[in-house]
Amino acid sequence: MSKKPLNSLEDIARLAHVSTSTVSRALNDSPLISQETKKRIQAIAQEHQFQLNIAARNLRRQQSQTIGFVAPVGPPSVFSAEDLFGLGMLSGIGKGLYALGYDLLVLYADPDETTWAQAYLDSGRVDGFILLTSNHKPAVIKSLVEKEIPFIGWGVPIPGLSYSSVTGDNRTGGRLATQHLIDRGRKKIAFLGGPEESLTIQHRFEAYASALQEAGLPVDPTLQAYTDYAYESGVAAMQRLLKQSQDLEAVFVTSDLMAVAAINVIQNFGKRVPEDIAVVGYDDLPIAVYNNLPLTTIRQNFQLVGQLLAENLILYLQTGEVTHVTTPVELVVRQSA
Amino acid sequence: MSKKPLNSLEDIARLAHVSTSTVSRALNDSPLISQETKKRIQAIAQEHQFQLNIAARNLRRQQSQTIGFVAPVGPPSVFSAEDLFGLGMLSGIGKGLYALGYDLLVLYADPDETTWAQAYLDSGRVDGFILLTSNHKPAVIKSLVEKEIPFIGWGVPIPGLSYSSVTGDNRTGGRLATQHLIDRGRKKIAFLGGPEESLTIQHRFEAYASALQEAGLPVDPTLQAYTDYAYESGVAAMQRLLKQSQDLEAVFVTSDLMAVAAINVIQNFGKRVPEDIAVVGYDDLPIAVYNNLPLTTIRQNFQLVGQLLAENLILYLQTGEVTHVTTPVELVVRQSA
DNA sequence: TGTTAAAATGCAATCGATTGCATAAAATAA
DNA sequence: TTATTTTATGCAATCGATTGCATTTTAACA
Repeated sequence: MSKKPLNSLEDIARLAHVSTSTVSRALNDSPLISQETKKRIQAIAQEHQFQLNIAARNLRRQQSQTIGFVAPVGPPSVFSAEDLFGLGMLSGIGKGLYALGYDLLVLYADPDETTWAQAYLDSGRVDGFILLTSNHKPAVIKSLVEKEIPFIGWGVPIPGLSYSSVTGDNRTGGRLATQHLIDRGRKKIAFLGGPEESLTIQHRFEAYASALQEAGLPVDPTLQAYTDYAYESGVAAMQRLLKQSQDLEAVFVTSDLMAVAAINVIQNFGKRVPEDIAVVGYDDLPIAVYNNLPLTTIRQNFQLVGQLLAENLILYLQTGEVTHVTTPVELVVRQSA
Repeated sequence: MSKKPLNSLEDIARLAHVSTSTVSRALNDSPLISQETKKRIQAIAQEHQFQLNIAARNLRRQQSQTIGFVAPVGPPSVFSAEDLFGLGMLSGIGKGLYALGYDLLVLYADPDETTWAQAYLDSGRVDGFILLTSNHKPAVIKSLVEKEIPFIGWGVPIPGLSYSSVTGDNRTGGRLATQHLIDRGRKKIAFLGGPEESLTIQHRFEAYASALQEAGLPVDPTLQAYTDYAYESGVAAMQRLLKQSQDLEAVFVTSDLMAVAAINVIQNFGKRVPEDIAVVGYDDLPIAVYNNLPLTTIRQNFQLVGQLLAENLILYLQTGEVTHVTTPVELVVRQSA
């Protein structure tokens, strides 16, 4: 049987015949009061399903216990790769924050601006931010660091800037993908990447290149293509690759979305996947699984990524410690390679 | 040149040589002060990029200007159809709330519980909730209504319960899909639906059935199958349909995910899509577009849905008015039908 | 010009939790 | 038993914005 809810410390104080100070200390597990009263008060609060007024606490403590997840505003109904993995990550973030007593606010901001950050901070709505590095230009990230905005980023940290980050193990991912294709006996293996200036893509490429070299295979520049993350660009890039080398045997594509595009191009070209040309993707998005031709791809654990983003941001907020965490990836073999 | 930020109404008051009351009124556009001082104070605030302390406002006003989006906790890395359309909707919600001066909090809760609602409300973290009706059992929704939790739901409203809702136009969707197949000359058209008890699915089915009847075609029970939303269930259901009637000419599938599953089954069965069997999906998720065989499907405008959810929830909070909004759908013809 | 109504502004209490400091109670030492 | 620590608890100020009520200023009226 639970009593009707109270609405302030004072109510509990009255019931327990103590002051609000004592109630506050009991609920915050302060060592300043006796174990006995602490237990007693906690029991009363529990019984009445007492919920502390967060606004009052935040006002007094001068912090919000809330983290802002920065989502880019943009043309509506554009589904990028980030959109697709965003929800898994968001759920990891949400759970990670919850475990640490923080709330998750989602804010939509112009990715090329930085004013939103100071505004959210000054208004006391959030204590820090989680953002996807690739959504912002390096100059924007730099500006955030210079303004001492507390945040953590998903993606390879920009050299020379001091901020916490969580990054997928791109080198292992690149190696795993390439090695798998080599193991399947492919020799002419192309690299179809996202933006060439992206450090993430560079790491994957380096791993691709060194895996080839270790296998005694040449790293052929005509087998390399870079694009943005859009599906259409992936189509164009794959067409270029096919034209440049007719005897292509495999492609390592750095995103699942572009991998699907690549497969379509290859099939329209009259070749079979994986028999003629094997394709490995990256991320293991739902689109990889529920495809007419399920994708062999590099899986990222976005749930874990989200959790680590949450934990390391809080760590930074509480201690000022800047961390750089790398999350594991694994090869998932399906039908495309 | 912008000045360094101030941190309280008092700072602005000092600069403007007025009281904090006047500053507060100026920033809240109150009619109690002169236009002149109002403009002057707003200009000063603007110039100094003043940000009101939200916790203080919330404490005093006894509300949070924040809405909670309820995401279900569940086994990690399960991608349901909701997961896929969730982000588009979330972005619509975010923008809609922002325009109305509200923030968006994402909370992860057990979909079979209701205690989270009262807790979030009592703590003053949110003023109301947005949830996806299909994530919860009807009894849970009923319980929320009885506890007078302020919320709005996406999905056909449960009869007999008074709460605001936004719903896709399932009848038009079902008619559009079926009519399209009829127009393509198909006569044996199957219905592959989600859960039979879902009102959403029932509406789509009714529209399917009446479209057939209007065209003088029989509504054949052996051409109907129901499943949950999982991909694997879609596979099984489609196999059943194929076995039951060899001369099937088309299928209306009530989700894109299952439509993709259906296509795979049909192709493995040695038939061609759409030549032998045409397939129409529902939702127009990214998976529909970026597929080896781009899906003909019923598009839902999730961005708009999100915006309407936001607007109508706020309307309810401010006026107590319960609304039921239906959002438009449209047929998108691609290659599967 | 004096009076009254209207408009503009300020005062001070309030929202509810936290916390430094003071005091009271209990425990220990003398 | 009294003085001194140690441990518990309470008092009251504080965080910053809002708002009912009081007061001042300005405008309108007689």
